[in-house]
Amino acid sequence: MNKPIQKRTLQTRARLLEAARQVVEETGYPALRTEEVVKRAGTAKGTFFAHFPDKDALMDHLIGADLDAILDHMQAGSAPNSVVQLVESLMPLLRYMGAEREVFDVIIRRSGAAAIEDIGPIAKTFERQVVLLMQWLDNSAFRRDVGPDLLAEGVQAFVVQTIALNFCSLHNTVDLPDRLRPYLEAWLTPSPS
Amino acid sequence: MNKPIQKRTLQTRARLLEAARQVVEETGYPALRTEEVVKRAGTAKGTFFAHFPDKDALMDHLIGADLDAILDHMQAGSAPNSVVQLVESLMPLLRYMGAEREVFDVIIRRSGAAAIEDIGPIAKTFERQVVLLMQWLDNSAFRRDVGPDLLAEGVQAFVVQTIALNFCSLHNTVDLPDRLRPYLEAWLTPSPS
Amino acid sequence: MNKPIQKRTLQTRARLLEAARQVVEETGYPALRTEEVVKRAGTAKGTFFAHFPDKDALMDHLIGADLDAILDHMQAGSAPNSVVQLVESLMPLLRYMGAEREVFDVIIRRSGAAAIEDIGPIAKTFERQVVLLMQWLDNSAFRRDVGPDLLAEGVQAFVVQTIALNFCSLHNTVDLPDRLRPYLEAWLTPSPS
Amino acid sequence: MNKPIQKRTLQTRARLLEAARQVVEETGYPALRTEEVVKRAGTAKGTFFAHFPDKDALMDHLIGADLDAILDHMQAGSAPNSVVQLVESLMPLLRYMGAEREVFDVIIRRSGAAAIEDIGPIAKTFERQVVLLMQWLDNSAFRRDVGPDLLAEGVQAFVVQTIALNFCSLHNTVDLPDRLRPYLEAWLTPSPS
DNA sequence: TATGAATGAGCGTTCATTCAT
DNA sequence: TATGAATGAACGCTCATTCAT
Repeated sequence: MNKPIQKRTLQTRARLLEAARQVVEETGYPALRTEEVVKRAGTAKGTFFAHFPDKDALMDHLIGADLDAILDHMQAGSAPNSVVQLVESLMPLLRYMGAEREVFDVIIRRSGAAAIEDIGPIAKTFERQVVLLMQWLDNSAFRRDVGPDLLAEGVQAFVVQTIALNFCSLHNTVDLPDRLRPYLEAWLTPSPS
Repeated sequence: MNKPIQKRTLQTRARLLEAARQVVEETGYPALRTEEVVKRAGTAKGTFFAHFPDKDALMDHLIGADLDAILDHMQAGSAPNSVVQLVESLMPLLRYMGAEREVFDVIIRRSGAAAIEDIGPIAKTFERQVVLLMQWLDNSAFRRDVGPDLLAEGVQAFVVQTIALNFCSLHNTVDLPDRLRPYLEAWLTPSPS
Repeated sequence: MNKPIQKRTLQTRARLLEAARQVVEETGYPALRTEEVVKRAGTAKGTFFAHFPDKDALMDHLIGADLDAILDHMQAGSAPNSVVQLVESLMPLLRYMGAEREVFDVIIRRSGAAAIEDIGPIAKTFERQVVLLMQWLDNSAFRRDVGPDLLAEGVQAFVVQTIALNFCSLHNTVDLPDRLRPYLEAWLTPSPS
Repeated sequence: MNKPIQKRTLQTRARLLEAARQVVEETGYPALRTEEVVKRAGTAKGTFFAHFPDKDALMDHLIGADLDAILDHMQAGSAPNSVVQLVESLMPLLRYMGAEREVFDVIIRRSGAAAIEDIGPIAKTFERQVVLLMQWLDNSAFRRDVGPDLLAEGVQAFVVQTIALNFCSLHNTVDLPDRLRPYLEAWLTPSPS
């Protein structure tokens, strides 16, 4: 009953993704058109929709791959030993998510899934993020009074908040890291009297 | 210089808002169409766009009014003296923002403004929120080592995070208040060893 | 409540029909594409669908107009006094309906309406046909033992049968008039012993 | 030269026909999709087209088989001795052909063949119909002034006309038999003064 | 202010049919 | 024979927004 996925299928899918990536590089996400993607991939439009339920799913894959690459890089580095280092380690993520409004919107929209079967690439990276953060935060440099999972989710919340505020020009006189740091200091190294 | 706003203008605007509110009540935000709104209001499409720059602005007004009513209610109550009370006080807000995905998206999109002159109703309620939270948090029941503005923004971040996770069925086995409380306890009453 | 139809509306509609007629003349009905029609009419695609619910409705109008012109011509002539003359009078109709399979199919599909409100142009011409035939058949050259309405409907039945058989190459060795005449003789001038 | 048809081939064909029949029963002809047929038959799409030149051919087989069964039943009965009996004998045919618009369209389309070699199942039943009607009409209860072949074709024409008018709700207040009878009385037992 | 026909670029869909394996 | 991914040319539709009246 398990139909083995054919090599051709994978090739076609790769061609579509590669074509889409090219288009995004040249014109950005808002100008990504399925028409253009299939033209470059040399496939029929029907083929596109046989591989991706809609354009959003394609963007999910593209952005998910980018986020995975960033996480790979983060994982390859050493665990941060302070809030300052943590902020620095998170900057690639921040910059990517905050660079284009369109990208941020897609990420927010797809960071969670309505059902297990439709967890997409972006949602998977959010799970990876939490796992990685939990490892990093399991460190004496940070507070230990609450579980690392809660701590990690909190960091995510502040990352999103930071980017959201940054898109709002009223507040974006402050740089991304300078905005994130106070939050994380208060969150990860509280020192109440 | 101040053109006196004509009575007819205000009436038309009110009819449009009322019609829109009806449509939302009957079909929900995702199915809100200008076509239907103007039909019910008895005006032409062009009239709609003479009153609102775009559909988002209409939703901004509708949702902004709802949020204002919730804030009125929150402000009328007494200031919370504990995290548990704070969570309870925040629940109407949580429930409203978490009820419909579309509403949440609009709120996120319009919670900040690109320029001072186009702060919309929703953005105004976010400022009200911060002001109210700052008053509430200026209380010995909560940590005092960081400024109340940062504290308030943090609460907002956790509110958003809580709702976002709730839209994701993987995590929504936990009730909204039970999800929010641990965050706020760790954020507002930390006790690191 | 009766919105007067604007002149512009009628002009746009006329442009669409004219453009479609051109395309049909140049390439025939099977090659009629909405894309090409709106391009020639200089309108947007959305405009097309604001005027016609679908392509079938457009063809209904085009073919209906043709049939009306043929009926005008038939009506302008004198009433036939024999089956031979009747067949001759019907020939323009026969030839038009039997020239293109696509046209015949549309005519069959739209010659009746599912509800009064969606009687289209073609269905209207079928009603005109019956009225005209009733006038023609109310003539001492034809049988009088049955009502002219039944007689007229019978003629329609044989016209359709003749064309249908003609599309079938097994039988199309006989010319249209030579196929129709025996039916009509037996139908309109029976002489049973 | 005669390749013996393999058992597997026949089985596959039977499975496809059976699957198609199921789909039609459950969803009707308009919703008949090759996709669904092959899924149920447990074959690949290509296999389908190795057995049937196109989908129309499949429907031709399905409907042709139904029509054959109806003709078998008609043939098993005794020859009608009056128009009333004839109408009654024809009713199963009328009801089947008039039940679904899609079925009627397919029957009209395939009732004749473009060439002798591609006479399909439906076209064969039309020839059977004519033969049977010729036998039935060769009866002193009906007119003898015209040949039985013409008479039979005329009956077919009126059957089609009756069904076509019935699909048109404007006229379908009259029952099928009540609509057909007057035609056949005028056609088969004329009594002009 | 009010009108409402027109815009228009793009999306998602269709689905019988083909063809390389 | 059997497979099933790929085809591909339309179609229908969307719907916020504009603009001439």
